[in-house]
Amino acid sequence: MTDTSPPYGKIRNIAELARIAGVSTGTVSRALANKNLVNKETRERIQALAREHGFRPNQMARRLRVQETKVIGIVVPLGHEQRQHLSDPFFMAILGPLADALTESGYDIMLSRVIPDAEDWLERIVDSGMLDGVLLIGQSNQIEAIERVAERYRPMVAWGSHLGADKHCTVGVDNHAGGRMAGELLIERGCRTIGFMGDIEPIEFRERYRGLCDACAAAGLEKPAVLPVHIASDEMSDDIAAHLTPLKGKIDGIAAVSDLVAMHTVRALADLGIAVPGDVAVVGFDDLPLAEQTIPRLTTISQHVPEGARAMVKALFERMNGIDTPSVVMHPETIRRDTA
Amino acid sequence: MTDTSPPYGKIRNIAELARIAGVSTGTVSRALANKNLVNKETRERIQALAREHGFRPNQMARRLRVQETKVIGIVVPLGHEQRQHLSDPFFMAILGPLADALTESGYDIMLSRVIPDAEDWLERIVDSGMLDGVLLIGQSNQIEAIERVAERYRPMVAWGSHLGADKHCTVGVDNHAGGRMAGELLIERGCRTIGFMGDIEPIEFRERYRGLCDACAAAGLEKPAVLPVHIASDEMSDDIAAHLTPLKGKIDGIAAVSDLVAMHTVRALADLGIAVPGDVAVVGFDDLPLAEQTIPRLTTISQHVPEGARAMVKALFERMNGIDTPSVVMHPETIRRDTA
DNA sequence: TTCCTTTTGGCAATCGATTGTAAAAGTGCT
DNA sequence: AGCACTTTTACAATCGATTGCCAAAAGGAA
Repeated sequence: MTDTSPPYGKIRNIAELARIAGVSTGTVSRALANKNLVNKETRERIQALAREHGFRPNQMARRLRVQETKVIGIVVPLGHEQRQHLSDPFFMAILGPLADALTESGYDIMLSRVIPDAEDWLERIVDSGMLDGVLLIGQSNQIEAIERVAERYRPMVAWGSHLGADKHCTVGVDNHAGGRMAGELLIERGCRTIGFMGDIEPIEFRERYRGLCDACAAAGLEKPAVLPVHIASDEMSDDIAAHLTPLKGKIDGIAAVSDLVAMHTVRALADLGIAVPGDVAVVGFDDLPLAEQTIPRLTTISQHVPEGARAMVKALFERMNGIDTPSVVMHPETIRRDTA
Repeated sequence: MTDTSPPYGKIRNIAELARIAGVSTGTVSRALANKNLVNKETRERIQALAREHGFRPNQMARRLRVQETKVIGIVVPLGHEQRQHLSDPFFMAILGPLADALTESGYDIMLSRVIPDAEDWLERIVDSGMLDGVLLIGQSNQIEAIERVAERYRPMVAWGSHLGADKHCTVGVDNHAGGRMAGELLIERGCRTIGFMGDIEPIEFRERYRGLCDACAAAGLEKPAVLPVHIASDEMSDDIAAHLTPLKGKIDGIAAVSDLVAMHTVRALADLGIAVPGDVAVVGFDDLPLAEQTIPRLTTISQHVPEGARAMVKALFERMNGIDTPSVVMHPETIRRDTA
């Protein structure tokens, strides 16, 4: 006579558990879900049995059936600068609060870093059937793809600029205003010849530059020079040093495209023996945690990243409930510290 | 007469596509998977049809069927210090390379930050049926749970110390050697009274402290004082300042438990008007990207995080193929920069 | 006892793809 | 035309759980 009962810890599915419990799979399912359609005694007996055998229902099957995954995708599209990766400080700064907010609401996170080579990269993500919603960190140069998908896929929110005709929901800071504020701060500090340190290809960055230009124009100053730098941090240092050397004595204020660039700029200036903010004032952008930790502390324009993250999650949840939340634009804030 | 053919973009599953293509679902499945069991012409016709309608097979269903998810879980157990969260710089530093390595191999990443309240938190993760493998970032105080699961679940690799009798596979740096190297560096720099800034509750940290003690003993110095600090960054600053103020002039070297702590320490010393490394030398631990980016640049003991990440992924893949890779312990390296 | 209401639990369809098996269609050869 | 053999496609089971519907059992009232 063979013993057909599976040994402990070998229960593979609800049907086997049902068999050793002497009930049907339906009953087991309901019992494990703690539904009171099944008798309290039976329910507890089944639960005890499951615990004893270390049985846990297969989530893949459950999710296929209920058509709900409890997973949110966080995707980082890397269009214009492929070498940038997940260790980018801005991304790090926003991921923390996002993860906290999502985890607290019982959602898991699926992380993707996508190089948009295939035309349909975003479709592939949203139509995979794996996600209840999608958060995009940055729009890169993929506005078109995002708009196309947003037309029919509602639970998606992107971090970045709100660009007038958007079909898609964005959460982001008013980059133009931020750029202007950076300019106004430098001007208030007495700067007369201002440079913009950073790339202006990405749209957010260009906005910041435009704001800076407006501030300068309003004060009757010349249009600031653009000093482009690479995003990868090893090249960045060299780029910045290369820009700064010939400019020594000819410039007295720098608005940086990000805190990271500002930091490298401050160091490069120090290496050249230029006093900050005495000879040259520097203002960053982002207000990442590290802006407070450098010596000197970085003066910067805050994007209020943690609030932004919370706003993204809030908007996403509303959209998942069928409410078409509008985009939100956050107001930047000038944070005065030691470099301007 | 009603037109039952679905409008463009409304194809929900393989069956509908099969219907409009006039073939069976099996054929469609094989056609989309580009198997040559189906005629090249039919195959291309079906693929074109799918593209036209923007149809993409449901991944949940596929994964349920093939019993392979192409998803790796990256989980951060937060046992001893619950307030620490995903924005922890060490975690972020390792996440980047991990994500790169996994993405390149066609795996998606599921991110979980777990507070191990329930006894079976890890079982719940590995038995969910959602993951092909698991990477643990840190062991926290959960060695017991990890060992228990490792006994029967092979595709799992943890970052952290290898502790002799482990059932589970770890990848991590030799913390004792690292601590010793930090001590030797400070001693070489002429320090005579050394403090250890940081908590020694987590086992990795305690090892670093022991290594430091050994170095001091070997040089005939007194046992370094432990100056515990909280991990949450707002409290950390206050803790450090509180330790440092009464120690002014009584200490000439500090080994910090991590780069983050070292950074705050340097900052606090600057606020107290103490010169680094002139009056007090500081050495960090980790060699995160930020160690290079702070001003001044941090002297530190490198854990070689990117290499570690690659080693974890390599070990995981081998274990997923049934090979029981042993743990790997990496060798730390002294990185001399500006603070010691 | 009979009829009616309420619990309890089983049956079977369903979610959407994959794949082994077998049948149908096609090709070549005599 | 007939037969052997290969290519192409259909059929149906399967992955593992959920849930609407219905029937059996139990309890209550007259």
